Parts: sequence; C-alpha cells; structure tokens
Amino acid sequence: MAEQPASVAVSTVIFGIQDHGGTAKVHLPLVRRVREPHLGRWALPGGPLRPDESLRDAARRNLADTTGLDAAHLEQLYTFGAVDRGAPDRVVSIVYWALVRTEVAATTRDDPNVAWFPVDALPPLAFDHEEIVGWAVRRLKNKLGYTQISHALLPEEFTLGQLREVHEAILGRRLDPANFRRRAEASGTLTPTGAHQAGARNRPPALYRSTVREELLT
Amino acid sequence: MAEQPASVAVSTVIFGIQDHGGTAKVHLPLVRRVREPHLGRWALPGGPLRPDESLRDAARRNLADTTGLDAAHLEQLYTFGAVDRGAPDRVVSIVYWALVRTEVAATTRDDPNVAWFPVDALPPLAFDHEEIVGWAVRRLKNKLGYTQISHALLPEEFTLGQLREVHEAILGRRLDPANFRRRAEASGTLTPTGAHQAGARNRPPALYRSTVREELLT
DNA sequence: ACAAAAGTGTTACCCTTACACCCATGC
DNA sequence: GCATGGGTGTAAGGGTAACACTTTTGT
Repeated sequence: MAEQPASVAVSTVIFGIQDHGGTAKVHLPLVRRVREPHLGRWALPGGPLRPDESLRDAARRNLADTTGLDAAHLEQLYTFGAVDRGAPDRVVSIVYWALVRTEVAATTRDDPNVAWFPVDALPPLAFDHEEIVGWAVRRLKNKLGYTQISHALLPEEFTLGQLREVHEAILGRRLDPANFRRRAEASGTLTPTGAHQAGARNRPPALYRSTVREELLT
Repeated sequence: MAEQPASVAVSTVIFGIQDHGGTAKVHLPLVRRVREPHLGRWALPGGPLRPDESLRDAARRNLADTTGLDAAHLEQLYTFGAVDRGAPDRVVSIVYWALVRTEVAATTRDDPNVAWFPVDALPPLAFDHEEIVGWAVRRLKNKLGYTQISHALLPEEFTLGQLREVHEAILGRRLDPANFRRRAEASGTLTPTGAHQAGARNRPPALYRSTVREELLT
C-alpha cells in the first residue's frame, strides 16, 4: 500500500435488449447515486478496485452487485483518467462493457436505485459517464460488423429474425432479411437445433444455437 | 491523496521504422532497468502517473524522457492490472502506443540504457511487457487495414514505394505495388507535391504529402 | 383467401487480386 | 542496352445489396 496521486476504480457499461413499444431496443442499467458528488444522479455501476481482484473480476462484480446478473460477454473498453473528472479526488476509471442475454436481463433484482434506460433516451448522467457510454455504444456498433458478438444478447436458442432485430436495434436501421440470413449462415457460427418456433401467425422460423467461442470475439 | 490498493503507472510502446540489413523493419525503443525488480532487464518506457498530468501527457512524457522524441501518433492501447504482474506492490499500468517518424527516430538521444530493437527479435523483457508488446503489434497491424496510420511513420514527404515498404514491414509480407498504389490513391488522403525524388537508379518516383487528420485515426 | 414473416433465387455492382505491360532513369 | 522500380491497364473472382418470388403458418 502506497500513498498515491490517484485512486483506481472500475466501472461497467452493461448492454441488454429490451422491448420498447413493440420493437427491440438497446438498454442499459444505471445506478442512482446515494452520495455526493452528483447525489441523486444516475451513474454507471462501478466502484473502487479491491486489492485482491483482477480488473475483470471487478467489472463482473459491478454487474452482480447492481443487477444480480451474469454477463455473456465482458471486455475492457477504455481507461478514463483526466485530471478533473468531477470528483474531489483524482480517480482513474478502467471501464468494461458487458452484454447480458435478454431473458437474463428481465430478471434484474429489484432495487429502487437501479433502472434500465434505452441508450437513445438516457437521463443526465454523473461525472463523464455520458462520454463513456458514447464510447461503449460506438464499440458495440463496430464489433457487430466483424464478430458474432450479437449472439451474446440472445437466449441460447434463437431465430434469425430475432438476431436480425438485435442488429437493427444496435445499428438503428432496417436490414434486408434475405441478405442477413445468408451472412449469418456464411459465418459458420450457427447450428440449427432442428426445432421450429411455433405460435406466430406466420411460417414457423427455425431455431439456431450459437457456436462462437468467447475467445474469438476479441 | 488516499491510501490505495494499487498504484497507477503509464507505459508506452513506441514504434518506428528503421533499416535492418537493407529492408525496413519495425523497431521499438526499450529501457534497461536500473532498479530491482528485474534489474538489468529491458522494459517499456514508463513510470508512475503524476497528480497533475493526464494519462496521455504521461505517455508523451515517457516518450520525451527516454528518447527525446515527439510522436506523430499517440493512442491508448489497454490497461493491464492483474493482481501479480511481477512487482512487489500492485501496479495498474495504462499502456499507450506511439508512432514516430523515421527521420525523427534516427535522432534518438544517446543513452546507454536506451536502445532500439526489431520487434521480431526482442530481448527478454521485464514484467509482462512481452504480452503488452504483443497487444500493441496486433493493434498496429489491424489499424493499418482501416486507417491511414502508416503515414505517421514516414517523413512529411514520401513516395508510394516508401509507404508500401512500411506496410510490408508491419504485415511481414510483400504487397503488389500496382494494387497498393490504387488503394492509397483511392483513400483520398494523399496529395502529390509535384516534386519527384531523384537519385535512384530508376524512374524517379513522385513525392506525396499526407492529408489525414489525427482525429480521424480512431 | 389473406396477411405476414420465413426462406430461396437472381442479378448488378464494387472491390480486391493477379498479372501483363509500358515508362523513365542510372549505369 | 539493360536492370530496376515507377506507373497504367485489364480481366477474373468474391462478396454485398437490391429485389422478385415461393413457402408455411394463423386467422
């Protein structure tokens, strides 16, 4: 333990898909601050790094502490360490971003100081957290293009229509179903379960299971 | 100032192109450690973050202190903070990576404890610095593909042949000169100066100047 | 029958790659 | 003239985007 010019914190931007007026939208959970500074404002889950935990473990702990959830994907985003970030003492924040599956996100532990917001309609945030969320959203959009990261937002089994909805929610535009299907199939990361999803008032779509390895998403 | 479980350091991976047996190769400067632990080993330039400097400023200071050089490109790479990274106390290292221009790299201040090494023939490094260099090299290769970052390794004016040599050095394979030229021209980031480089025993190549904005390289 | 989404087929277009070929200079 | 890299032309192949069309369900 040494006297330091800056303390180390870890925060996490958590993304999940939720229904918002009939269409899937990207949401994220925020925590209402119960201390100064920025008391009462919404902020990203986070807190000081503990001496015996890795950065990644700290991020996972943020997730568990605030939502009780488990991440399907977790990855370092960026480190923010400007001299004045809105706190009285200097804090260097290592920020992670996480993806949780839809059905998991729905089971968020009840807490009056935790709530999910659509990323395109966030309340004013504490510190420099709006900038941080901006970085995370950009990264999410980018990674969508060259990895199969979107699978981590869906349940174990899903239809190509659901997968496409996720992409449309993140990119903010409609995608051609035919071309999307071919792309998805060509990725070689989907295996049909053989089952079909009944119930809709149209042709029952095939169910798929993702076969991507977490290690390949870097 | 608070009692902390971890101290904050900033290190920088600096890349420059140098001639190595007739062909251009990617090099980086290392510093010989003059203190325990890992006394005598080569390490990345770096040191503790000062209270009144930004992370980026600290990285720039690493560069100036060890080589006396100025970076044409400087960007955050990743933050390494495992519990045991080879130092007695816990250190969280925010690592930056930098590109310096060839003619600048040649003017490195003389210092027996600083030397440039080809990235494909590094000595054993201190701490987890080999892993860090690996990350930086990967990032450099990637960014080469979708930005004009390579311009930052060359002088203000350069030929397409030189630019191609840089790419070949980084990718480790030969590129088709014809296709490389078209790609470079199509990027819209090069303006011919009108001058040609005389002296070679072949047709004098046209000189170009880069018009990329540093902000667009993210 | 009809609507609505699943799923297949087809075509135009662009970008990349490979490679043939000409140009200008030093020796 | 000849070697050497600079610079232009061209054609094949692969991937993407646009869109027509068929299939299968619920109502």
